[in-house]
Formats: sequence, structure tokens, C-alpha cells
Amino acid sequence: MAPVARIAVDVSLAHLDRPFDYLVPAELDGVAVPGCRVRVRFAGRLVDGFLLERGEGSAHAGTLAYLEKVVSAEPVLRPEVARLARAVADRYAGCLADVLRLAVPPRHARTEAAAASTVERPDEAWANEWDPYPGGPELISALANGESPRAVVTVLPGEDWPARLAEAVAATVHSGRGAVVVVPDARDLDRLDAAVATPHAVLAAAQGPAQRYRQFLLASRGAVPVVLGTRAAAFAPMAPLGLVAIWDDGDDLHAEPRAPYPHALQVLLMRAQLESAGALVLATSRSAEAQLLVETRWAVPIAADRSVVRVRAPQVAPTGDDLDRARDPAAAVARLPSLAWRTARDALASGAPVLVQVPRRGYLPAVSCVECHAPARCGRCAGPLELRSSHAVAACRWCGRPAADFACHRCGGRRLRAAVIGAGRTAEELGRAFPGSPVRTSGRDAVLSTVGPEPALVVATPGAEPRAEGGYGAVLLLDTWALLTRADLRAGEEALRRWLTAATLARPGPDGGRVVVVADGGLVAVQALLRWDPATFAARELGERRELGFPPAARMASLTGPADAVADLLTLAALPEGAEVLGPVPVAASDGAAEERALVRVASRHEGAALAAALHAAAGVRSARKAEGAVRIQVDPRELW
DNA sequence: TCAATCCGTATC
DNA sequence: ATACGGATTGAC
Repeated sequence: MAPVARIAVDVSLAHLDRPFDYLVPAELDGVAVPGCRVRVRFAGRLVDGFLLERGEGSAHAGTLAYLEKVVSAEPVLRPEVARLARAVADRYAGCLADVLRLAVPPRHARTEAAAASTVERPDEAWANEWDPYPGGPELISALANGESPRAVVTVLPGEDWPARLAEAVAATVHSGRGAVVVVPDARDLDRLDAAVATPHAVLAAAQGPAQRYRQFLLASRGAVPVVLGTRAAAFAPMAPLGLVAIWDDGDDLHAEPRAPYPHALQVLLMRAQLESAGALVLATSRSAEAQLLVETRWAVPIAADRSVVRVRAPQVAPTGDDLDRARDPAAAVARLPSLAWRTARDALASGAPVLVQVPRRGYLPAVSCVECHAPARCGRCAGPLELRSSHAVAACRWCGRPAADFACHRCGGRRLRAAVIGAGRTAEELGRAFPGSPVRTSGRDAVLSTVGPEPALVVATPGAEPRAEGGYGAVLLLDTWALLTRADLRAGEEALRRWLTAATLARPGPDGGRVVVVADGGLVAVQALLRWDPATFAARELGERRELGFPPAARMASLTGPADAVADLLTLAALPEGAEVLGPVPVAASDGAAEERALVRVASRHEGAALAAALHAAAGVRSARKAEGAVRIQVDPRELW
């Protein structure tokens, strides 16, 4: 074979983020195949790497070193995945090595030796129940015919989404192509795993090394045509790829917390683009990112007609926080608005369980408009305002400008109020208000996946709501202010997503479960819930982001680190024309150290590539100089505040 | 004039 | 991290 091996070394230094050429010694010629793991001497020490390709020559002027060792001839990094990883690194201003660590699980030698490699590509039947969705059955047929449709699907309340995804997957496999499906967490993965009858591998973060590698090899060796998993599965090898799909792309869990912080949705979309595969973005709600796909016509929207939604959606009613409470002692015990208390009581009496959604504790104090309750934003850069104990006046969290002359961007109000979030209601309090009904909790440390059909109060934090057999008789959405006044640009979108997720667990239809949301019925997000209209809300949300210059309409990068380091990086970066730097402002680092954060934004997504390239190059100059202090670069950080 | 040492830079 | 090249320094 060709004598030169191009190697991606496992070194995450920005200035070394490119392949290096080595000579293949004669005895390794047969095993040094593209995609295999190698060890090479790099700057005097032995490092791991992946062999990207073999070539005849090298552009390197100096003499080439020899490969030290081929760890295994198993081609774990397929060319399409290498290309995807490079594109993801570029998009997120990060290093290929960091992305490859996310994409390829660590080797487990025993598993590699033992794992079977039978190719199993059954000719799937692909009947489907997409009829309620105009364009749905055609979408499935297109996949079965080997086409690559792209759609943002808004599912009906109570939809058996794992079954719908399973149908899309079966149709894709029928066409002789593979599918990769990503869900937020282990609970969703279990459901999907159960629903998909096509032979598949399951890749989850929680798996042990052997299990994880075994499942990875099933896909890598082409033994199965389908991979289901959590965010890292977006990189799973699958050739030829016919479909990528994601469930509930608005869930934070899709955002990778390790550098370069890629989001599973973006990874899958890039992948669909690179490999000409179909793409399905499936959710009960709709994120601004999904809306952008629709508005740019990258994907078609698929949703049931309003008439069908009306029949399937539960009845939702808003209620003020405390108007009737004083008149209703039983409700006061639970600190529940009267309507919420009565709705729960009736559901329990009818023999059905009741879901109570309570936000998690510990949100940051935010500032909002006294008149319309809109989160207060900076007059200059539209960043969120915050109150600090050291300052009398609220100031912008992004650019630091004091907001002495505040004017609400929505209603023009000039007064601010602190929206400090108090503690949530406890399960014990609810238990006292409903003596005789069992109270169950589902939250952070103990998540229930399902509860029985018998009457019970089920208190859950967002994302941990168990499904109830037969559906809930009532769903109460409490302390909604905690969600809505979060100092986060996604607060409204996130609140609606969480409410819809809980409400979708109610018995379907106007005569089914009742949903009570304790919030002002005039708020946009609450209106969207009452009308069960996430698409219109998403369009409005994206419109606002466009006006304010926020992602995904614009592209932003946050630079966090010691003050000198952030300043140094900003000096070195040859930012694209029109890039706007906000801040830096002081932020509290996790370990208490004083850090600063600057935000850089460009108006269009096209300039995003140039922005990422400029930041990566500047980081390269700093790492080459061994400059003091690390700067964390996050492109389109999910939590912008 | 040459060798020992220092510093900066590249790392194949 | 380590290795190398060019510059710098000090002794003959």
C-alpha cells in the first residue's frame, strides 16, 4: 500500500489541529488501514492517533518519522465520520482531537476480539400510522424509496413518538440504507429501543466500556443498520446513511458539556448535509432552531391539522396565582390556586392520577418589567439585566452597561422588579391538602418512568415526568414564574416545551385530562400552551431573536476565562468584518475564581464560519505561545445569559 | 574561532 | 512535553 500515513494525533492544542504524516514500516503495511488506531512519536512522546488515509507522498519538507505501532487494525474511524468530526470542530471553533474523543469510544480489546460481525440487513416491512399528519405517509414512502426528505415534525399530544420513529427507521432500512436516531436521555432511549423492531445497536452515555464498545462495533462493522442513542450517538458510524433523526431537540441534554460543546441537532444536520441523508426533527414543541430549518426551507414542516389537534389536545386553563386562595382553606394548605386544587381533587375522585410539575430550585435572580413581566433587556445589546448586591442599579450581564435608563423592549415600561425565585412547593404540603391520596415524586435523583392508573399525586420536576398508564386525569403546572423569568434567552421557549411535555401526558381530548397552568393567560408562552400551538410560538420566538441579534438567527460565541487571557484572545483574533464584541464582564467561575466573559456576535450564519475560524486561529496562536490561562470558546452556547 | 548555553519555535 | 535550530556568550 501507499507508504505515507496521514495521522490525526490525539493532541488538543489549537495550533496542532491538523494531520501529520508518518511512514508506514513494512511490517505494519497490512494493518495500517484507514480508520485504525495508531501510536506515534510526536514531539518526542508517544501519543495516540487515528490513521486518516494512506498516500503516496507528503507535503512535509522534513523527514518523516515511522509509525510506532498500530494499536488494532479495526477501522473505528470511518472516512464519513472523520469528515463530520472535522466539520463539527470547525463549526464550534474546536479541535478535531476533542471531537474524535466524543465520536469514537475507547477501545476494549477483549470485546473487539469477541464481537460478532454478521451482516443483518432485513427487508423491513414499513406499514405506518402517519396518517394524521399531512405529508407524513409520503415522507415515509420517500424514505422507503431511497429518497432523503427533511422534515420538522410537530407531534400530536399523547403521540406514540417512538412508534413513529420506528416506522421511519423501518422505511429507511427497507431502502437499503441505515438510520441514526438520537434522544435526550436513558428513559427515552428505553422506549425507543422497545419500539424499534429492526436490528439495532444502542449507544448510551451510561454504558460501561465493554458494552459501549460492543454496541459501537455492531454499527461500525455493518452488523446492524440502525443506531439508537443519546447525543454521542450522532457520530455513530453508519454506511450508507439514509436517515438521521432527533427527538425533542430543545432538551438541554442534547448539548455536549465537553469541548467543543457541539449540539446533537447541529451534528445530525451537518451529517445529513454531508452524507445526503434524510433528516427528521421530531418534538411535541418546536425550538427556534427547528423553526429556522422550516423558514430557510431546509426542511418541510409536518404537523396535524388544527382540527385534529383540537380533538387530541387536553383542555388547558390558566389561573392567577392567589386570587381565590384565601376563600378556599384547603387550597391554601397546599398553597395552590383554587382552580388547581379543585381540578386535582376532581381527577383524584374520578380515580385518575394527577401530575404536578414543579420547577427545580436554584434559579438565579433575574429582573423583569413591572408592567408586562417581560425579562428586562439591555438597551444597547439586548442582553439580560441582573441585580448585583454591589450595585444599586441593574446592569447588563453581557456588556456590563448599567441600566439607569431602562425601557422595556416590549411595552416601554420604565420600572424593574426583581423576580427572585423562591422554593418550590413540596410533596408533603400536597399530601396534607389531599389526605388519603398517595404522593409520589420523580426528580433528579430518582426518576420514575411510569406510574399506574390508580389515583395518586405525582410530583415531578421538568424532564422527569413519568407517563401514567391511561394518562393523567389532571396536570398542574406550578410556579411557572420560575421558568419564565429565568435570565436565559430561551426561557419562554423552554417553559413552553416543558409545559407541553407535561400536558401531553394528560388523557387526550377536550373530555380527557384537565391541564391547569398557574400563570397569566395573556403571556405569549401561556397562550401557545392554551391553543396548543408551538409552531406559531416558534415563529414569533425566531422573529424576536432576529430582531435582537440572537442565535440561531445570528451566531454568537462566548469566550470565558481569566481576564487577561480573554483580552489576549480578543486582541489576537482577526474577527470578520461587522463582528460585534460585547463585554467582557466579570462572571463567577465554578471554582470561585474571578473570570470574565466576552461575547462576540456576527449578524448572519454565513459569517459564523469565519468567526469560528478566527477564534480557533487566535486560540492557536495562544497555545503555540503557551500563553497563561485557558479561554473556553463556546459557539452558540445553549445557555446564553 | 569554536563550543557551551539559552531561547524560541515546531512538533511529520 | 521534547527536540532542534539559531542566536548569544564566553574562552582560547
